[in-house]
Amino acid sequence: MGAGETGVIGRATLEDVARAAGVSLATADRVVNRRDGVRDKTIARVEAAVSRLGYRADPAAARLARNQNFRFLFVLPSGANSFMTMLAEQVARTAEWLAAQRAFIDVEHVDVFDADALARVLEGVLPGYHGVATIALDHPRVRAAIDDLADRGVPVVTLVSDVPSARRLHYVGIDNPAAGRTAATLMGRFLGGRQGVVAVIAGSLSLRDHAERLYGFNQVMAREFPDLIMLPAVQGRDDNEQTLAATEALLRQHADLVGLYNAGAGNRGIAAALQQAGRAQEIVWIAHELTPHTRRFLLHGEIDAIISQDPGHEARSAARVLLAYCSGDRLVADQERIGIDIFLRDNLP
Amino acid sequence: MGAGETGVIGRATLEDVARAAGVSLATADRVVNRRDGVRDKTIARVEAAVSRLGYRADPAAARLARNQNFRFLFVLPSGANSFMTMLAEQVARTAEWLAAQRAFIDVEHVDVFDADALARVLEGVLPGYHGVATIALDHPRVRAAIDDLADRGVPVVTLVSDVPSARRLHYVGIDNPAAGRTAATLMGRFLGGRQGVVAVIAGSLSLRDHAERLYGFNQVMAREFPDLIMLPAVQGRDDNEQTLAATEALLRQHADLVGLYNAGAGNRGIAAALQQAGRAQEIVWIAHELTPHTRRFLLHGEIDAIISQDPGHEARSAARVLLAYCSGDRLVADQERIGIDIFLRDNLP
DNA sequence: CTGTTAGCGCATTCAG
DNA sequence: CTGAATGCGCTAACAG
Repeated sequence: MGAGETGVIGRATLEDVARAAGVSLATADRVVNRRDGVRDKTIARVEAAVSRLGYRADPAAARLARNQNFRFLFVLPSGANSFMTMLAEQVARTAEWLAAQRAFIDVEHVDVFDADALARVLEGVLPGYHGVATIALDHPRVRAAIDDLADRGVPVVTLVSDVPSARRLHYVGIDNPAAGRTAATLMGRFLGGRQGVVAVIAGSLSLRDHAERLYGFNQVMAREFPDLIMLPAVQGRDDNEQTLAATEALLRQHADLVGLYNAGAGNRGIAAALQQAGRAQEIVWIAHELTPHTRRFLLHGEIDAIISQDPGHEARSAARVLLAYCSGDRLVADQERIGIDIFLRDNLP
Repeated sequence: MGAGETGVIGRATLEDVARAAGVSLATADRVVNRRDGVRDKTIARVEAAVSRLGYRADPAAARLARNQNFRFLFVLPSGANSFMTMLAEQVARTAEWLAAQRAFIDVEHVDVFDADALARVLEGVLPGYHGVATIALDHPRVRAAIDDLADRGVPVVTLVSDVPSARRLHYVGIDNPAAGRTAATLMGRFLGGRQGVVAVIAGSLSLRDHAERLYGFNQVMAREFPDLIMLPAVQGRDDNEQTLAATEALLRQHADLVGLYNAGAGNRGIAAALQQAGRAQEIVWIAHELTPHTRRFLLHGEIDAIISQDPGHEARSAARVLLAYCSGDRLVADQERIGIDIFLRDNLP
C-alpha cells in the first residue's frame, strides 16, 4: 500500500504533445524550447497541442538530459566579523544543497575594504564559472570589473553590499536606508520623550551600506524626533578595539548621551565601554546583525533592538538567483526579497 | 586561485560506484538505497566505493526513474479575512512551483471555527493523498482525525494554528506566546512611561493561537510594565463589525485608554472606532498580520507596529516539508522556521 | 524544415 | 544473493 496508485493523471509528456500534433518528438521539442527552424504552421499546431493537453515540461528530466553542471564563485570577505562568519557558514551549507541540483560553488576570500584586491579577484574570474556572487564595494574599479563580467556573459549578484550602478543581475540584501530609518524610529520611540544626545557609529563612512544606514537614520531622526541632539557619526572600522575606544570617547564627552546606534560591527567593543561606564542599561542601544554576541547583549538588556538580515536566506537566495538565471527558470520574486528583521528579546529565533 | 580542483566537473555516478566496487549497477543501487538482499561483504565494498568517490545520488534522475507523483491536500478556512486570503493565494502560487516537482495540491475550504466540520474533512481524506496541510483547531475530534491520518501513514503538517498534542509531522507557523510577548514589549516601550489602561482584543479565546498570544502579552506586561493597567480581553470574532463595537465600548468606558493590542483580525473595525473617537494617533495600537489594510493603518500612523508571519513562506514551507518527507529528502531546518516579523512603517516590504 | 536515435543517472523488473 | 535489461521525459547530435 502506501504510495497509492499513481492514478491516471500522469501529466502529458512531450511525446504526447508530439503525437497529438502529428509531429516528431524533436519538432515538438523545438517549438517548446523556442528554437528556430520550424514552419509557422507546425509551430501553431504544436502550440495548440501544448495548450490542449496542458503540457508542462518536467525540469528534472530536462536537466538530466542536458547533463549540465554549473559552477559559481562566491567572493566573501576575509576579515571575519561574526556576521561574515555566519554568512560563510551558510554559503557552505547552501553548497551542499546546490550540489544536489548539479551546481557547485567555490569560495574565495578577499579583504572587503580593499577595492583593488576585490577588483583583481573579479577581473581574474576564470572562464568556466557560470556565475559570481560577491560582497561588493562601491568603487569605480569594482564596478568596471562587474561590468566586464556581465559583458563576458557571466551573471553577477551582489551580496549584502550593492553597487547599484554596475550591471549586476541582482542585489541580494536589505534596503539599507530603510534599515537606518527603522533604527531611528525604534530609537525615537524607545526614548519616549527623553532628552539628550544620540550618537552614531559606523564601520566606515565610505562603505555604501553603512553610509546609507546613516542617511536613513538621520533623515528620520531629524524629521520625527527633532528634540534629540544628533552627534556626527564616528568610525569604528568594524573592529572591537577601535569601536571600544570610540565609545569611550563618546561617553566621556557626553554625560547626557541617551542613545547609541551602531550601523556596523564591533559591538563587543561597545558593550565593554558601556559596562565599564555603568551606563549599559540606561542608554538605548540599537545594533545590526543577530550574532551570538549581539544576541547575548540583547538578552541582557544592553542592546535594545537588533536590526538584522538573515545570512542563510541571503546565501540561498544568491544561489537560487544564479541557478535560475543559468537554467532559464523563473523565480518566485517575493521569496528572494531579503527582509529587514527587527529582533527584540522576545522574538529571537 | 579560482576553480578549486574538483578536477573533472562531472561527479561520480552510481555506475562509477558499481564499477569501482566490482559489482553491478543493481547491486550498487541496493546498498545505496538500503534495500536488503546483499551480503555484508559486498555492502561494505560498495560503501567504501561510495565514500571514496564521494558519490551523491542525483535526486532529479531518481525522481525521473521512479516516475512518481505526489498529491497533497491543503485544508484552508472558508471564512476569508485578509490574511487567510493571502495565504490561499500563496498556496495557489506554491502549487505552480510544486507542479514542476511532480507534486500536486488540492485545496479544500472549511469553516475554521467549526471543529466538527474540520474533523469531518480530515476524516474523509481520500486515499491517494500523500500528505495533508491544515489550519488546525485544538479540539479532541480534530486531534483524533490527525492521529488517524498519521496511522494511515499520511503525514500532516499543521499550518498557522497548531495542535501540539496530535501526531502531526510538523508545525508551520510562529511561536504565538513569543509573538504576544513581542507585542507587549513594543507596547510598553512605545508607551514610554505613560500611565493608563491597556486593552486587548482577540478573535476568540478558544482559538489556541489567540489564547497563546494573550498569555505571552499578559506575562510580559505584568512583569515588565506593572504600572499599566490591563483590561480583561474582549472577543471580536475576527469580524470587523463586532470588533468595531467592542472597540467603541472600550473607548467609551475608558477615557484613559492608552494602548490597544489586537491579537486577532478585524482591524478595520478598530480603525473605524478610533477614527470616530478622534483618538487614533494618541493610542498605541499593535496589530497582527501585514495585509493591505493593516499596512495602510501603519503608514497613516494609526497602527504603531504589526506583528506578522509571512504567508508565502508558510505555504512554501508546508509544501517543502511534505515533499521532503515523501521523497525521503533532508530539509534545511532553519529555512523552515517561521519568524515573528515586526513591521514599522520604515521596514515594510 | 523535420524525423531518428542515442543517451543523461537512476529504479526496477526479471533472470540467473 | 546478484546482474542484465528496460524505461522515465527530455535534449542533442545526426540524418534525411
